[in-house]
Amino acid sequence: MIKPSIPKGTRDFSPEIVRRRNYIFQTIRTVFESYGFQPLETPAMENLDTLTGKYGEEGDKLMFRILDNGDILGKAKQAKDSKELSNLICEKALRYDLTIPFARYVVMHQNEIAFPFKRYQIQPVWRADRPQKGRYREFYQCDADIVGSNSLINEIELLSIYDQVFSDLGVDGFELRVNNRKILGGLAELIGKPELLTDITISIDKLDKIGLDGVKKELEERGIDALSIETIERFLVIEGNSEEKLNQLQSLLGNSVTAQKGIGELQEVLFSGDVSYSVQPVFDQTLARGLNYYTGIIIEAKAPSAVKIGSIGGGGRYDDLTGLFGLPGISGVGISFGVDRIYDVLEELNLFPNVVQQSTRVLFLQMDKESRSFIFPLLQLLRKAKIAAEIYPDIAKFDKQMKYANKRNIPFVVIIGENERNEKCASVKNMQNGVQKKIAMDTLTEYLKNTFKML
RNA sequence: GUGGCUGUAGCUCAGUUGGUUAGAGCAUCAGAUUGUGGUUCUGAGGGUCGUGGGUUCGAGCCCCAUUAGCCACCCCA
Repeated sequence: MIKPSIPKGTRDFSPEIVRRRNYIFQTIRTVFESYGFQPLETPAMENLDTLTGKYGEEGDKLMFRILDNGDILGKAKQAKDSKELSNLICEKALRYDLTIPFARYVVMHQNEIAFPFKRYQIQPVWRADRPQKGRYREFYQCDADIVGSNSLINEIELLSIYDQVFSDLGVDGFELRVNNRKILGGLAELIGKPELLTDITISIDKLDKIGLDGVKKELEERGIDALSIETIERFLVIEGNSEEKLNQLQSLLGNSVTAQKGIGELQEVLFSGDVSYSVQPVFDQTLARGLNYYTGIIIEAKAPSAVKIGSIGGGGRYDDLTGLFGLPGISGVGISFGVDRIYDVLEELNLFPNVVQQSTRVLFLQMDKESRSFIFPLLQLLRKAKIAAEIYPDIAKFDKQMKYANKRNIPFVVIIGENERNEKCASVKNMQNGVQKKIAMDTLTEYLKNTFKML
């Protein structure tokens, strides 16, 4: 006998967890739909060359490749090293994120799509990363993107979506932070090292984790001189509300046309007054986000500080994503929800509504063979009334059937034994308070319907 | 890819300087209860102590190797 197990970094989702996850997905999906986003699904696997080179060297390493079927030995023998080998014997890979497949889709279907195209996509992605707490090799991404429009209205709408979803989920105290890559670009220009933008953003991105001194140390290790580090520090320590901070940056980065543009964009997004938020997004010049394809706004949604979970969503604008597939000049902006972390937040703050856990509402016990013919018509009536009901399939001991109802958390049990049949009624037991009532059989459906209406 | 920690029943874990037949709680099944669950009581089943080697009169415990899982780093969601 083999010991059952699942690949590392993957998870089984038991029924109650699936219900809670579906509640999150459903909430997000409903909001996406209400903003006019359309659903899209793409294959679990893509051609390898669609994915390679899109996520940097690290990304290529972390991609799950799919071994070709058939005789691969001959091809394999031509390989000089293992990197070449995997290119010879793998022509497909599991999708690594939802953005690149989306870009591929847009290019392939450009003639059918009405631009600006707003799509959302909720599907699993796979990464051959070494798993650790809160990180998996298979996990869901939940993305909404708009391509083919440069308007900052899109940014505002995406911020509004975050606001709506977290409000709908009841997450009090979440934060929305925004920055603009052009501002960071301006900073890199200011110190005369535009080519080091990526290094600078990667280091700044860790500010939360390693602190100001840590960032300075890392910048030093990345070969940035002391004078420049001092400038970056002056940039990082700016304080105040969004408006004040942007004003200070205006003077610090005044010489950079790029930075000015970024500042202007943020001012429009934050202060247009078009949308009223339950939680006002704030400008945070230290927000960097590692992904280096962002070119405009960058957005991060943070969990309430009480739960210490950090980022629960992020996004930004990227110019020319589809250019990689031969369709240049299309700008996109998108956001993503971190479902696994949102789950942890809701769990920790006890925010899952009780109704999420409900499945079967009524269980009919099977007392003897004769009870069947009474139970099935009632079952059908309840099911037509959208009340989930089931019959215990075996004529088992009474307490075994009761225990089943209890374990399944079924709130009502109906007993139709010989006594009840003689009286043309059914015994209905409320499992929460233990109260049992006899109800005339022909009014049972009505009775249960009304009972559930009241709950 | 680098480093640290841990592998004992289905699950969570005890297990003394190495010493008889390896334990507990939970879960499961049976009974107290032939028409009443979630609380109680009684009993039962369930183990190659991750795997292989070594030290020893004797190893769950010590040593070596190996493997799996967890955690941290890199990077990322």
